[in-house]
Amino acid sequence: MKFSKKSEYGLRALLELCDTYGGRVLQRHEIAERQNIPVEFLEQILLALKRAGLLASRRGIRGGYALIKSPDDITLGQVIRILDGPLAPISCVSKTAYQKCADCPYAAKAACPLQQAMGEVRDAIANILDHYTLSRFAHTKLAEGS
Amino acid sequence: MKFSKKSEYGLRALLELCDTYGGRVLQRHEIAERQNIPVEFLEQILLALKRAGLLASRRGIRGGYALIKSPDDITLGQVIRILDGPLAPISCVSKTAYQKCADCPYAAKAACPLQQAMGEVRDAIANILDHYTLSRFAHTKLAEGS
DNA sequence: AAGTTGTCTAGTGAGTTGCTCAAGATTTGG
DNA sequence: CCAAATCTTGAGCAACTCACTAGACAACTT
Repeated sequence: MKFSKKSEYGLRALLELCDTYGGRVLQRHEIAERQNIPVEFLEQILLALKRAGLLASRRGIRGGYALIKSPDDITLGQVIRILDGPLAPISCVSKTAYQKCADCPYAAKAACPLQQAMGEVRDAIANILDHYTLSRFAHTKLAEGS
Repeated sequence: MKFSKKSEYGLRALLELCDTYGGRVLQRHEIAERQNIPVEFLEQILLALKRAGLLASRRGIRGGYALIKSPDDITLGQVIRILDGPLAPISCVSKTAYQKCADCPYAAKAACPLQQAMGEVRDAIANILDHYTLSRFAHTKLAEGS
């Protein structure tokens, strides 16, 4: 019941990118250094976020990555679903990736007692993560003041 | 972000054991057959639940497993923590198994922006799962009526 | 004593996680 | 146009976890 490093790194990388939103681009190694993330692994994450439409990138000597959606419009839930898959704790209650459980004897009768509880869990998680936007963290800079 | 089969099987096995609570013992193969669980795998689960104090067992020809705590006193959260470990989505917000994240640059300043959101998620999950008791499912029998 | 059950430890194959490497494509500076 | 810097793509890999299996052993009943 844990989120992967991928999600964690992805979120931390996005926090960096929020800081320069509307301004300059950030290169992989800048993000990697500031956030202590292995650079090649980070790259895969950035690419996934790019394919999902959150980031744009430019190659070449003054290349790098930049947010193309406003931090107001990006939620933790979105990011985690991109990098980690669906939020539901068991797939028979997933809204984005429903699958009926193969071996559950209750499944056939559609009266699985666990389903209700798990559904509540799913909704609770989604409710929190889909309402936290990245902009909500934007004021929490890493190296400010001193 | 999923629960394991272990938890799922464990919960389903406990539902069976609830039905005979106070009455006879159930043997591994009975539970396994009714719930479609590989019997040797189920055994490990039952043993873990026994070590955690939820079950008693007797060997020999009329042996088997039985609940020793009331279904009222067993919550989904307890069971899942026994079989799957802590509920927290990242370990720096776990109440039962806290560990500060090794590589997070915010960790040192104790001002990780994600921590609050993840803490809320943890609390939401725990709140639901720690309030669902097994007795709440007891009336949902598998093979009743017809 | 024999047979039936639970107990324990170890192992295993498949898949995932977290990460690395190398060969390309694209952009910019000179 | 060349070369350096950057992103892009895909493959590969060690370690781990998950779901499950196997087998020796201990204890209980008859």
